[in-house]
Amino acid sequence: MVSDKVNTKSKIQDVAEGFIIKGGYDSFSFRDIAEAVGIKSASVHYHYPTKGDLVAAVMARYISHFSSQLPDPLSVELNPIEMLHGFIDGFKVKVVDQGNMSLCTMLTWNKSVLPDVVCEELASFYNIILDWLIKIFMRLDSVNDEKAQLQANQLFACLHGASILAQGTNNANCFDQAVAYWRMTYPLTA
Amino acid sequence: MVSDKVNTKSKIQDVAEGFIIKGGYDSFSFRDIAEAVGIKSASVHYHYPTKGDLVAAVMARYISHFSSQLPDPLSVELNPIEMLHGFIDGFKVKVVDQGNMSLCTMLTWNKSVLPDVVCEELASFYNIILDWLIKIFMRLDSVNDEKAQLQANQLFACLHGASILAQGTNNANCFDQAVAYWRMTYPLTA
DNA sequence: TATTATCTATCTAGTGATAGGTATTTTATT
DNA sequence: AATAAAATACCTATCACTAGATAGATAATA
Repeated sequence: MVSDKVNTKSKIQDVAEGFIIKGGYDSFSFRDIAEAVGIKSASVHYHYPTKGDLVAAVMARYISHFSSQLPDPLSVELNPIEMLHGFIDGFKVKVVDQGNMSLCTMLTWNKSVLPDVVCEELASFYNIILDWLIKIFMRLDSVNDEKAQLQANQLFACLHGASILAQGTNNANCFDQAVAYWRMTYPLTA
Repeated sequence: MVSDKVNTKSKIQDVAEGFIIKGGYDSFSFRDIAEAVGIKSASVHYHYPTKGDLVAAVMARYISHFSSQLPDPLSVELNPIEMLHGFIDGFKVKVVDQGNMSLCTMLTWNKSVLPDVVCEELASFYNIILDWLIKIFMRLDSVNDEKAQLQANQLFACLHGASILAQGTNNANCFDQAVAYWRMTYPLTA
């Protein structure tokens, strides 16, 4: 059945995404995935010939899902401050509450062994987020493009660094401290 | 000879450190190290029975070296602003100019497969740096301990995030942008 | 002689990947 | 509608290779 095929494919992607988030590209094998899905490793190869193909598919799905979930930064009905806080809080949920890293953050660490396609998708993902943040900051401060770009880079770097710090020190408190500047500079109840 | 032993041991550590910096814990094997050093893999096991032992040794050496290179943050002869810039610039040299990540940053990504000893050393490393930064910020702003801690977390997170951003986007400019706030807030020529 | 540092040779377990077979379901042809 | 052909999704079995690790021999040093 066609629907079975689709289910298996997405199951494989689900499982692979879980593995990548927890330990990166090298942390799982085709057999690990097969076992979790309930098929044999050869069947995983049937759907995704190489590991690179599999990771590329997972990446593409993740980016597309992530992008579609980002609210329109230019929508007049949406409050840019609330969107900013939503972005920060979303990051925190993943990193602190669920103890995971962003899929793309994890894969950035494995760039040297990833297929070129995946590396390009990685770069495009980062740029999607930066562009979104730039639009938010343009609305928040009504500043020029350059300063908004600066702020976007700073916030994004801060969030990633906060993740490492929280993981490295085993201290979730580090995350909030590292992010405090942005929460204070753009308070929710303005 | 004793000196031979020492040389081989430190050579092994040198090579291992290089591998970790470039690709993390999973990116190299005992055979890779043996080849680079010019011995056989069994001889690497002689010096460091397990991979965990080897990485623990590399970590310990790195932390000790890093700590001893940090200037005394409380020395009255040293300018805290210059020390801060030195810290930031040192980070940039590694990440942007040499294209590497900090050893500990890399290993944080492999925490799930690392021996507990290494994880503890990781946490201690982060705390050493945070403590150092806290002392610097205490001198810079003469503020209370809490605010200095906040700033230390923020700068440290910023630096790590800037590294990821620079690597992920293949755009070295991101690093400077992400770090710009700190360079402007504490300018060298005050 | 004992210790140190290295070697050769090998083990077990795991890796990504492929060949070839088998049902099952779709599609095309009669 | 019945049948042939083809595509789909899985399987078993296996390949070549690499991983970390160990046993036991050997040479050099103390």
